[in-house]
Amino acid sequence: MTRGTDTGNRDTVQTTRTMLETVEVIKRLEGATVTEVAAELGYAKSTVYRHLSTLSDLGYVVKTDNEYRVGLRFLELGQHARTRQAGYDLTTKKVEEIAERTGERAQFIVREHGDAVYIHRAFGDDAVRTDPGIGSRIPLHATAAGKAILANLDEDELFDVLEQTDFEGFTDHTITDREELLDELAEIRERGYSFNREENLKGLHAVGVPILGDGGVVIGALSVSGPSHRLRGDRFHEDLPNLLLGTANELELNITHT
Amino acid sequence: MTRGTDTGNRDTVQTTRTMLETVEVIKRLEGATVTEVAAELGYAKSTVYRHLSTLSDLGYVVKTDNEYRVGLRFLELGQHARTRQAGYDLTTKKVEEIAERTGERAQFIVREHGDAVYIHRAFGDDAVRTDPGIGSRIPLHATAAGKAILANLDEDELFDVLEQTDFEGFTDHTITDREELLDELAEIRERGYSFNREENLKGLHAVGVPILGDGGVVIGALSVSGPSHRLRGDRFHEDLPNLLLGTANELELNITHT
DNA sequence: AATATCGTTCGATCATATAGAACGTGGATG
DNA sequence: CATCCACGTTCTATATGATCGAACGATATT
Repeated sequence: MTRGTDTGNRDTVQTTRTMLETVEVIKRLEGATVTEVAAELGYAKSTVYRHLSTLSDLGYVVKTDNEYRVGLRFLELGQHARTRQAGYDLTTKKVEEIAERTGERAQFIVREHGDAVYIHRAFGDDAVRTDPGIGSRIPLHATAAGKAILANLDEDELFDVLEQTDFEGFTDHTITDREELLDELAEIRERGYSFNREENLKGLHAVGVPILGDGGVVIGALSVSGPSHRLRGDRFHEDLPNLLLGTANELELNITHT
Repeated sequence: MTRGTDTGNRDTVQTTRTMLETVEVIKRLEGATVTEVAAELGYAKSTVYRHLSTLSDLGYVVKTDNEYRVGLRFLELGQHARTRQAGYDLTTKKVEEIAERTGERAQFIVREHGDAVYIHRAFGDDAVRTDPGIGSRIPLHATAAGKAILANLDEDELFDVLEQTDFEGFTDHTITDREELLDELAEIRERGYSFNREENLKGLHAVGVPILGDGGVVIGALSVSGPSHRLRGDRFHEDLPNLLLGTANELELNITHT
């Protein structure tokens, strides 16, 4: 996972930073009291209190007894951001379709600020039901969908993104070298789809295809993932790629024609 | 729709208020530039610029060219708030089931700060597909689900909520009188389910049931809605209520036993 | 080429976010 | 039942930093 600008407190509104830190803490702790947040962040109790009161007043945080929790007003903003992604409506159905046809897990993912973000997800009958949901951020360089997106960025953008990438290693198979990644991205661009062979999670394979909009701009990517013992051989290397490519094609026709 | 504290700038972090105003503006305008936001809010350009830069730095806002948009990091917070609602998983399936069985639109709604908020929604084959999505806020006093929730609050909480309610009238049928509402809530409590007869939208009917958790605390409400010409007679007054009551019962058994 | 328009940077000011102490309250402990 | 924490909340002084307006630079427009 990467961050916007790690050290960057150049010229920014400090209070906003503090406020969002506060929200992130009550998210991480799944609800917290004033003192807990103050301890976690090293701020004075009164400061945290004022922040949480304000957020509660504005409806962005919910207070029950003395515990504060992330409020649903963030969902309003989040859904707004989600639904305004290109191809949002069309991809919903396609993801469900792929999940049903394959029995595995399918997802639609877009890029934002160096990360890949889940927009849709569906489970087939055999799908592994664990793990991250809508809105979660996963690394671009260690996922099938992520690599499919990277492979279709123009050079400038790609280099910008790679600049921010820390090439964190998740398993022995994660690509942790910039050059190696560039080589694989070239392959993917040519081939039209990408693989993830236990690069993010031990035992998990995936296939990904990019979804391109007008002018070949990459909108996001579709992927199917499942246990490595089921995703192998022809199914992994041919059937699933073909299914995804077909779906991507249908989608692209519909998206550009609206 | 109601607000936390309309005039309230008592003792709150002003900057947070400004920051959230900024985000709400770029949401409402579906993306906006620095000058547009500054004009909309009456702040100096430089101020808005600093705010948007900060938010962009932190990944909460996305900048393309000179336009800022609400970022997907809000979705991360929003989904967190959404999924941690009691019975989140269970209600997903039930809502889909109801939509399929009735052919209409079904939803699961919870209360937060004087408003009802959509948590799940599903469309049956005949469903009216217009209107608000997940995360949207609707009035408690003018919807079936909202009234089902109100009817099951304890007095203190109910009065707190009614305090904030402005009894906005949406159609000729909206209940705009506090006493009238209290009477109807008493009926609903006794009967176990609620109706919405074009109280929120002309031509739209709905039936709602509360979902109660441990100790009879109301968690949220399920409702089915559709055009008034289809939701009438026995179907409206008996079949749908029975279906909903049955589902609510199942849910309540599963929620309390975990 | 000239001009307007916008994003961005800069500097001074004044508002206000912050910390810390003080107050009030509920729950635990003896 | 009395005492004592521990916590949320209010208050106040101070210094930080958010704000504005002006100036700069880039870009598009005519």
